[in-house]
Amino acid sequence: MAIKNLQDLFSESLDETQLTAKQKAVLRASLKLFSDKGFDRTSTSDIAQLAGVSEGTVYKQFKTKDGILAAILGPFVQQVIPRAASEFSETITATTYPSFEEFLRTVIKNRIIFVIDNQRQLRIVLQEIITDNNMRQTFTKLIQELVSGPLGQAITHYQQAGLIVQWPVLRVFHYIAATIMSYAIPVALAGSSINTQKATDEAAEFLLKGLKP
Amino acid sequence: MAIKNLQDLFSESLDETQLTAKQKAVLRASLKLFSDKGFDRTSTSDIAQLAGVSEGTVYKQFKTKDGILAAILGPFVQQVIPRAASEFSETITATTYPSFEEFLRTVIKNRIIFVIDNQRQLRIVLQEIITDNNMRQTFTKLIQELVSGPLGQAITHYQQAGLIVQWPVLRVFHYIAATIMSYAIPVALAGSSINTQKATDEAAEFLLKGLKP
Amino acid sequence: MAIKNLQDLFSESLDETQLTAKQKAVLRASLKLFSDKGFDRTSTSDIAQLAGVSEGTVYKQFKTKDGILAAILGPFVQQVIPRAASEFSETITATTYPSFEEFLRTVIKNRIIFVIDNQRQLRIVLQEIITDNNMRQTFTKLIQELVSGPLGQAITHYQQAGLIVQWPVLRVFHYIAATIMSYAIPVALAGSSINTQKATDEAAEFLLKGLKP
Amino acid sequence: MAIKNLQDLFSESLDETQLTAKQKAVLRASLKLFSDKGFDRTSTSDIAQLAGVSEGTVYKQFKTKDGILAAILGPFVQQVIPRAASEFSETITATTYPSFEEFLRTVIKNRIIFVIDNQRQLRIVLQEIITDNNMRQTFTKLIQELVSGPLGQAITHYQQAGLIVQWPVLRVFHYIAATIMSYAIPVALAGSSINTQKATDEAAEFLLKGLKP
DNA sequence: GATGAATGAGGTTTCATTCAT
DNA sequence: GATGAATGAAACCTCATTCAT
Repeated sequence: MAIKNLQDLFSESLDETQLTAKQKAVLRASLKLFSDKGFDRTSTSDIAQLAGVSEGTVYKQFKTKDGILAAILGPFVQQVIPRAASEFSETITATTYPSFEEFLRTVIKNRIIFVIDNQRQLRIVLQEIITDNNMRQTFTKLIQELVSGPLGQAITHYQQAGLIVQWPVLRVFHYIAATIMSYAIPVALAGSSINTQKATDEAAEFLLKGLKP
Repeated sequence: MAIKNLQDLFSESLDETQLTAKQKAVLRASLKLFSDKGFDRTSTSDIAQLAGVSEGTVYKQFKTKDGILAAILGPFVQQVIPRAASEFSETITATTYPSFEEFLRTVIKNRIIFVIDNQRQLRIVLQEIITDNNMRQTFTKLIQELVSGPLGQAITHYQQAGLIVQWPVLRVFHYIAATIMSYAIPVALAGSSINTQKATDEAAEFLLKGLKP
Repeated sequence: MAIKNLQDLFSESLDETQLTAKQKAVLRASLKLFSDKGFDRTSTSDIAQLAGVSEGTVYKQFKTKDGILAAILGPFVQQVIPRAASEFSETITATTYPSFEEFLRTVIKNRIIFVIDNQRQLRIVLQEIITDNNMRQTFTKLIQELVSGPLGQAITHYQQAGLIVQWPVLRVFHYIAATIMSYAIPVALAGSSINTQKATDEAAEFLLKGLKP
Repeated sequence: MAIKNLQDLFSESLDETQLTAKQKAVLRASLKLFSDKGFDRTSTSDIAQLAGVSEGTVYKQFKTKDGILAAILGPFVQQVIPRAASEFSETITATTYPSFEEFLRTVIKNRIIFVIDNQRQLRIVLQEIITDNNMRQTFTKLIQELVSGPLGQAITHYQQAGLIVQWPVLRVFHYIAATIMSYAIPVALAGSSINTQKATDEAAEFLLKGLKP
């Protein structure tokens, strides 16, 4: 049945430093298998085998198979999504980036690096979003918060400064997200490598033109 | 294990008109369940129950659970993907669309309508692309053919006419695809409704600006 | 569960001349499949397919799968086993064969020809004897009757005439049967061909020596 | 589908001492059921019930139903058939048995004892030989090797010593085998008891006469 | 008489989970 | 903490049999 909602994930909050070597091996094996074959097509015995531990050990720390998923996705959404929010918050409150281009480049680059660093987690999240209603709702809400929160404020800021076109914030956000995804998806799905700087330059160039007032 | 490759799907080629009412019900139920809960989380007894038939009936026509998936996805890739190709071919060979804008609008509109009409199939295909290596490879190849074929020629055509910027064809394609997807994905995933005309206008407006020479 | 006992077979007593062409095809297909793959590994749909009829037709004449087995084995035991008995009866009552050698040659030849003509049926019977308790008992009884009946009388006759050794009738019977089987089994199991006359000569030569007084 | 060939059996080579009590119970129950009702008429739930374990346990050690068959027949062919070969080898190379009668008695006795000890396994093998093509071929080859190998040499030896008749080796072998089987088959099929010494005496007496030069 | 779609009981197999050692 | 044998529910699938056409 997989995860109920992201709130549950937060509550797990397992301290990775408390895990034994074997338990970490279980997490590592699960990450690989879940992202390669999918959560449902991975058996706990697959995990035990790849991790080089007994089946019992798999269940020692993580009470259920869902628990493993939570332990993998927990840190991911817990540490990374908030980081995105605060990152945007800073950009606007501190007005660190006076020009829209600089802001755009930072956002694009960060997101591309993030995707590269979290390919496997992303693939697992993607699976769950498609198959799990709760997961879908949670992520929808998360994006809404992002748009109505820090990122939305940033966009509004640049619009008021006359630096970008006066379309609804959500529309602008969609285009930025889609353009980044056009670079990120091949990486996430096929695991192909990418030149981060070149990708950033290209995406920024296109978006600057497309969003010019 | 799910589908091996799209070639297999073609060979299935089951004539839907030959199916009995109950077998069609099986297909309908499977489409709903696979797209809602995912292939792996749907049991054949779920399907039988929703279709109002016995489990035996599920297996009478579609020898395996994978066979049902093939029967659903077969017509989808068989009839629709080629249609997309021929659609682009015609646009360019007949130079039916003298202006890039008109071309763009047609492409965008067609794709959005396609997504709306095939939400469930798309979600299933998406699942498989994420979890199934063969499916992933097949689709990668398919896109390559599209870009190096009719659609690529169309883009080149407009570039030579000086109507769009001189970026590599693949890059231009990515932006068009990504922009369309920014409208299509919410529909496909959340099943939200959409104003096709408005979406087409907006996407065309953004792309025209972004791809201006 | 297969056949209950041979008495049931007799009661079937279906007149082969009453069968339609399709029903005969069912019997022919069943004979081949049962003897090749075994009764349990043959499905009624296998039979229908090989016979070129619908599954319904298979059940029109033969109410159950066991019914088909009965229809195949019925004539076999019904017509052939009794024939064996009467054959022996005649040999002794009519004293058609004054010499033991002539008697032996006739018996051996007849049995070998019988095996060649009924390879498939024999294989099916053999299967059932091994797996079915009732079948086993029935055949044990049948042999006992044969030995205590006509064949036993024949052996006794030749013993009293001083033509063969004075061992118990059952023991003599066993050796004769075993020697014949040493030629019959390869034929029945592997379907290998055989020179009937040569086999008869050899078997008779060995048995005459072995059973000499 | 049952076993592919005897080579596969050898490779199984599961160390019976490594099996847990429950797994041995599974093997014991399977041996009884397969030999009583036949492989195909025995369900894995039958086995679990008789063994007093869960169905899952049946599959823990023996991955498939065929795997159980292999685990039963493996040791049988692995340990016993070679023993037969070496037994004959010794008789001739060491010329332990100067008289043909002594040789014959040893062979007969050993085979009868073997049959008594392995009734159930033999019945299972018999089933497979009748229904499974590969099993049939494997056993045919095995017998050919026996005849062209140690046993054939022994027979030739006694022929050259003028102790038995000058018939082809295969023919002599057939008569010996058939005579032994005339005692073994009732035991194997009906499970009837037998006086080994008496049977040996009788069989030897008959064969000595029948094979006298 | 013939068809073949439909049934459902039951077979084989998988797998998340538990627990004694 | 770690093991792996054991469990049993539930998954996928087969097949003898029925019945409306």
